[in-house]
Amino acid sequence: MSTPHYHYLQQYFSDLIASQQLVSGSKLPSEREIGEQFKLTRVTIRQALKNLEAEGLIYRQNRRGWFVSPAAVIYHPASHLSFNLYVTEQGFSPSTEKLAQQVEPANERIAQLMNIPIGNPVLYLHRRRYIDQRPVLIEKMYINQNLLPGIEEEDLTESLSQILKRKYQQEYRDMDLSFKSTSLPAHAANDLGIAAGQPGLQIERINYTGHKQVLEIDYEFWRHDAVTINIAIRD
Amino acid sequence: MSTPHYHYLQQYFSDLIASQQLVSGSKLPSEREIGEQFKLTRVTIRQALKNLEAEGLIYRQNRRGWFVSPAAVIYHPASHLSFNLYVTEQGFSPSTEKLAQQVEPANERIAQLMNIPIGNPVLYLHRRRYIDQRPVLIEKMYINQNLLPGIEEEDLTESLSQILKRKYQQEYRDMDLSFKSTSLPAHAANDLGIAAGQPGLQIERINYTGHKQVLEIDYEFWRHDAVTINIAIRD
DNA sequence: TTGGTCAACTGGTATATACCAGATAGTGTA
DNA sequence: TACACTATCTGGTATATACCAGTTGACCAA
Repeated sequence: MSTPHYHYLQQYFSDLIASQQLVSGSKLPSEREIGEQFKLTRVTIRQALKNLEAEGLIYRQNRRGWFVSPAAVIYHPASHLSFNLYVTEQGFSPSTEKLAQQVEPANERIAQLMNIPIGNPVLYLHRRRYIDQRPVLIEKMYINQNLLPGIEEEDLTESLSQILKRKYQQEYRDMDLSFKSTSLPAHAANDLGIAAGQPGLQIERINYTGHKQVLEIDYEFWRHDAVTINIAIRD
Repeated sequence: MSTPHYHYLQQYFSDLIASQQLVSGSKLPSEREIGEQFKLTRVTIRQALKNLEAEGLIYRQNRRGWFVSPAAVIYHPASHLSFNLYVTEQGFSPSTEKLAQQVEPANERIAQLMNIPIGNPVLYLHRRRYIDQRPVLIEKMYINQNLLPGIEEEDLTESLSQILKRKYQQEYRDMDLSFKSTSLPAHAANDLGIAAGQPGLQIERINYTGHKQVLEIDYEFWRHDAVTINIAIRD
């Protein structure tokens, strides 16, 4: 058993995808069908499929099947472009769904960053964002209401950066970013409609105004295969 | 079967680690021992262990066992600190091993970036870097010899940024970074002594001189649990 | 003390099988 | 036509078992 069976399977599907015989979004045969074709058990087949998933080539929809992953979108945080804009520019179709919106008391971390007393109200916003109808990103953000009075009356499925510009004459300026490759926490996996424990990318972003005040704290949970991050550092 | 068995196991070990009853680096019981204790088969146990691995809490060494992951090091590319420096500052012990060093003809991409003819010599350097004796990072770099004559005679397990400063009075300045959460390619997994197909973080970095010339192109392959990336964007 | 052999232990790969639970599409009824 | 039901398909979870292939440590011989 010099090269394991699942390795052949991986190569097989990898080649099909590379040669465009299986294109983005198309469905793979069911695990049982593959098993019949290759005379392998589901355990072995799932090993191959999970590896391909880790590579980012395929993904699953719960009890619907395995599908070829679309190309990853390139996220360029330093450009200050909105999600809608950079997704559109790269030839995909973005959409946003608001899952929750409420005014909440600030916890310790939020309060400290925003330089407000613990328990003071902040606007919590919970959104799901799609690329070509595929949910790829869960966002949980805490917005500094003091700097943006009346923000809660806006349509918060819209791009925040556009609301900022239009209503408050503000723009994103400085930001602190933190990236971690890890599995998705249960709540995020659930919101994305995928099994918990699957690989993901977590981003924490702190947005500042031009006056070094914290405008917004953003926790993002991405499908790991949906995004590549590019950053240019210029001193 | 509202909550699956592997979920209990995950929680069990997750709690042990959180409460420091299992500390960084310590070995978990063998899969068969766990199976006896919890009356579960290895398939179920491995599902739990793989999920914990995806979370970054544990990792495996081929046929040696499962171990608790050390805390991730924080990599702050924009700070221009060397690997040795930031790892040391965070209380870990770094080391570097040179796996290969050779002069190679530039391929198309390298040549274009460095603005030299295709096939012109570049210095290829292949290193493995450790944190507390654990291999965490494979580096494959292409160095622009034209800008750094005699670089190949240096001790290339040393920090490159220090060599640059000492011998060439150069410093890292601008850089382009690209991050992708994906599984490790076979060559990198092999160099890290882990099974292929495990989750990882790939970084591509292009370093420029103060005069916008490409000094070095760097491909990094990290264990995904070994690193968190922080970046401050200041306009 | 050194070095080699080997048994025991570890995770890695694989078969065969079973049942659960969500998704889907077709059927039949009101 | 509208809708509820249902058979079937899908992946999700799990048991039991087997053998392979590095790792390790104990033991023995030089």
